[in-house]
Amino acid sequence: MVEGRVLRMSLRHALIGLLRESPASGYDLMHVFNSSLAKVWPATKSQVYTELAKLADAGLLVVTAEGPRGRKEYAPTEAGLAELRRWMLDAGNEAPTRSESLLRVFMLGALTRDQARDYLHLIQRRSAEDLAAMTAFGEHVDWDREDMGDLRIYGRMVLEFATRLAELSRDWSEWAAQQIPPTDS
Amino acid sequence: MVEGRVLRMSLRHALIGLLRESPASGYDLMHVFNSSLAKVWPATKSQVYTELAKLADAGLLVVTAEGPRGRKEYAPTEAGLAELRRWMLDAGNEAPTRSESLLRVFMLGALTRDQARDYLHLIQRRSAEDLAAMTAFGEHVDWDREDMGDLRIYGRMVLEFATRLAELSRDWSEWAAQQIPPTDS
DNA sequence: ACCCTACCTTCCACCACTGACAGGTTGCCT
DNA sequence: AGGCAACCTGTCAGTGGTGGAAGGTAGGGT
Repeated sequence: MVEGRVLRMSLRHALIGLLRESPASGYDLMHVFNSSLAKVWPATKSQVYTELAKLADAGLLVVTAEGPRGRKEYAPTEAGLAELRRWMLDAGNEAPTRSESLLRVFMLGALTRDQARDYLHLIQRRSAEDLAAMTAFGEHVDWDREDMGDLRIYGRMVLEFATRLAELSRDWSEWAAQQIPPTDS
Repeated sequence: MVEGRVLRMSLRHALIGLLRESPASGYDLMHVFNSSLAKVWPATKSQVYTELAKLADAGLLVVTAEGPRGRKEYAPTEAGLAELRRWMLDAGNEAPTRSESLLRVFMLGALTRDQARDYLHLIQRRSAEDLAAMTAFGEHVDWDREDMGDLRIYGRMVLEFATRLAELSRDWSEWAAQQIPPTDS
C-alpha cells in the first residue's frame, strides 16, 4: 500500500490489464509480450519481473498461487483495477510516439537517390510481408473461444488496425519511391 | 575523436541529418523538434544540448561559429556524415515502436462498453483534427523554396504518410466503435 | 535609461529500458 | 539413471529520455 506519484508508465497498466483476464506468472506474461503485444508494447524479461515485484509491493497485485520452480501467479487487486481504469479514462496525455522509419525518410537526402529509392522499396517489401503474416494470423485464430473474453472484440480491432496500417505502408512506400526523380544526383 | 560502440541512437542521427542542410545552434534545432519533428522523433532541450556536446566531443560535429549569448553553431564533419550514411543504410534493426493508443484498445475490456465506445470516438475526433491540421499545413508550406533542399521531396513524403495515417485512424476508429455491441455489460 | 521578451546554454535527479549475467527446478525421453 | 530442454525467477551496470531549475545576454520598444 505504498503511496506516490503515478506517472505514465504503460507497462504497469499492460500487466494489470493482462492479469485481469486470468492470473499468470511473469513467464506466462513474457509470452504475450513476445507474441501479440510485440508490435504494440514490447518489453523485456527484466522489465516484466521487476515491474511485477513493484506492483505487488505497491498493493496493485497479489500473488494468488505458487507453483513449482518458484513460479508465482499474480492477480490484480481492487486498487490495481482502479488504477487501470483511471489510466484508461485519462486519455489526455498519450505517450509521444517515435518512428525510426519516418525519421529515416526525413533524412533520405543524405543518400543518393538510388539508395533512397532502395530504402523505400525495402519498406514496401517488409510491409507486404507483415500484411501477409497478419492475414494468416487472423485466419488462424479461433475468435470464438470462450476463454478469450473481451479480446474476442478488442484483439480483433487491434489486428484490423495493424492490417490497415501495413496496407497503408505498402501503398505509401510504392508511391513515395516513384516521387524520386530518376536521374541520380 | 573518441572511439566506442555506436548503438542505435536515433537522436544522434537526426541531429547530424538536420545540420547537413545548414549549420544551426541547439536553440534552432529545438524549434525543429518542437514543430516538424514533434510527431516523428520528439526530443527535449536537455537531450539536444547534451547530445550536441557529445557529438562534438566525438568529432562528428564541429562548432562553425559562435554568436552572441554564447550561441554555438554546429556543422557535421566528414566522420559525422559517414556515421549518418552508415545508419541510413543499416535498415536491418529498426527501433521497436510503441503505441499507447493501441495498448489502450487492447485493454478496453477493463471499461464498460459505453466507455470503450467513447474512447474510440475520442480517437476519431482527434484523428479528424490532426488531418485538418496537416492539410492546412501542407497548403501553407511553400514547397518550392530553394533553401529547402531535399526536404522539398522527403518532407512532403513524411507529410503524406502522416496524412494517410490520420485518415486511416479516423476511419478505423469509426468502424471499431460500431463493433461494440450496443447493450452495456 | 529602463524593462521586458526572446534568445541561448547548462546541470541534475530521476525513471524507463536494455542486455547480459546468474542460477535453480521439473519433466520427459531414451 | 542420465541428460537435456523447457520452465522459472531474479540482479545489475549502463544508457536513453524527462522535467525542471538555474542563470546569463542582446535587442527592441517606450
